[in-house]
Amino acid sequence: MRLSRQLFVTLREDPADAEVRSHALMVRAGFLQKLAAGIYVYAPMMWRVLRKIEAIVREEHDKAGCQEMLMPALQPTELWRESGRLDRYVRDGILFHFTDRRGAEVCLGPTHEEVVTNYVRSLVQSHKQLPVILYQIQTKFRDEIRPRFGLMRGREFIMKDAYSFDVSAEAMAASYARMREVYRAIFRRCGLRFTAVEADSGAIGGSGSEEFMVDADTGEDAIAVCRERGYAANVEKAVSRIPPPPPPPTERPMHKEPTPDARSCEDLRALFPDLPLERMLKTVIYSVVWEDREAPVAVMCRGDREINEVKLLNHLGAVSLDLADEETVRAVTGAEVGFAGPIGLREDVRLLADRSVEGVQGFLCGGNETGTHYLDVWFGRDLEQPETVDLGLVQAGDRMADGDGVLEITRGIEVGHIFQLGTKYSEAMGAWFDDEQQRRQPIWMGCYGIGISRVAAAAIEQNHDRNGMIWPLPIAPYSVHLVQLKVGDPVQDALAGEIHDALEGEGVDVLWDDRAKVSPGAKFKDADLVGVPLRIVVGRDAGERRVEWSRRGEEGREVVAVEEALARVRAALAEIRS
RNA sequence: CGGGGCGUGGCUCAGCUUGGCUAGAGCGCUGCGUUCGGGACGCAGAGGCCGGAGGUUCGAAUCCUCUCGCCCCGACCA
Repeated sequence: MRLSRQLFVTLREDPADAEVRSHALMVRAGFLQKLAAGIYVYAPMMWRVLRKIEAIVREEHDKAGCQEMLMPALQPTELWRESGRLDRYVRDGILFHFTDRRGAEVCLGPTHEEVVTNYVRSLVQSHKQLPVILYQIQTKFRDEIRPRFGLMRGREFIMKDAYSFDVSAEAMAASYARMREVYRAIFRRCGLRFTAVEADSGAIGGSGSEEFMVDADTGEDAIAVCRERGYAANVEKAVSRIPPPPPPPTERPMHKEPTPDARSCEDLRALFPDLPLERMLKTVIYSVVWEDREAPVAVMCRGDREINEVKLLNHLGAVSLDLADEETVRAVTGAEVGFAGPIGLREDVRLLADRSVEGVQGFLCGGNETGTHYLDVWFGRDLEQPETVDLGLVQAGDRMADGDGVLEITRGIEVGHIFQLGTKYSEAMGAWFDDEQQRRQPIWMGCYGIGISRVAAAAIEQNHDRNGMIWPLPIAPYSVHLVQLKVGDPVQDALAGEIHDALEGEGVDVLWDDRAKVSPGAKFKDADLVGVPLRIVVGRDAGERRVEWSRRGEEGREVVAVEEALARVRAALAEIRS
């Protein structure tokens, strides 16, 4: 492909609205153009990347026996009512939905459990038809509360979604295990460094769930990992053994302490320099919403720990929760924010505690009175220890829950998520089959997503430098960047043309910078920005049939014979064909 | 949705506080010439209803009101 025939425009400066490197670089290189918040034009270069990712995704799914199909993006809202998800999606504002000319409600699919379940339920009658795994690659629509980071969180994005249908929990687990391997193969082939982590299943529902995280410091998700023991979990889900509390002090009677303006553990440390954080227990008031009611809930945890709101939400079986506003806090505690405690809370408020409070004695806690805390409080003596559950956020340095490994916290970009859905959708929507004994059973489902466009963004988030993007060879827009420095020079014209034709003849995708009247410096800068991994420069040594060989992102350039350069291209490509 | 900020040639920004004469700069773009291995140089050019509507004023990019769009911090997720 001749660059001179493309609409190739690069920007020297970062666009003002790009916050992350992948976004800024893609826009500068002309891969992306924003049409509206979270909505992008995928330019020709970008589309080549996306198609390469898709090709890998297709190959691995097909190899595992999955079948590709395509479902409508436009869906009757009624299906969402049937599965029971409509309320939540509308309340969260995620669903693009509207009324068509006949007054029927329709929506743009943010995901396809409903449509696929509807499709399958009308076809499957017998256990003999299962298992089946269907998938599609399609544009999804989510009216994100806050689109951001370019392709990382768009309102319209390309996703591969797959759905498995099985006769039993065990069979579902087997499909899930198969898909996990498919996912590992896909991300490995894309040339990405990634970590598979245990995850919370969130709005989709179901039991087991894992996320595939591209390792990147700029990732939105925090993950707890223990490399030596092979444990990895999203911090939302991660469990750990926390350092034990200090031994109890000598017993003294509980008493009030004046603590004016001390609203946080930090403030209290200043007032009680000898009291370790581990002997302060904080009490946080949440406003919790269930399907049928709302109520405040008080949650205690140790001063050096934090509450994991996802665990809390799941434990309460609630649909949402938030830190209570000042008014609620006053109503519940009788005090300003910052002085909540377990003693003297309003009667009807449920009190529970994170496991971190276990064994803590002689502690400090809020007095439910502005400017007052209780000190030397003992469970069993001054109050009953509330119900304790694991509601804590893991921290770096914690031990694994069932081992000695030490956890560290790293960051990642979620590019894939797989779920064991169980029978949630099949029961809600009536997707049944008859088993061998002719008993009617719900189909056991799994669902498996990959954010195709997000994979591209994550690849750059993980692989770039000051000068531009560095595409992993398997998903690069082109494999080879052929930079001809002096266009119009007969020797260079002939040699570059020969290399270009030779590579294309072998099926190698090559981008030939044949722009006339563009200085060498500009061509190098553009090549760095675009980030094609293999580079061949036709320049001053063209007369001797020698070219410069280099790899984007690696130090060192080498002047080699044309045949050697071509051999290196073949070798590099052979290496990734696995 | 709550809080903060921004809309001025294709891009990045200045000008706005303290209204005033032809609205600026750098990059990019067009033509000619010179250059040609890390974003070259000279000369000559093109390109802007200052996001939109209304208002104040002799006069509005600048002040006021409304509106639309965009970005950042929180809840959501591939």
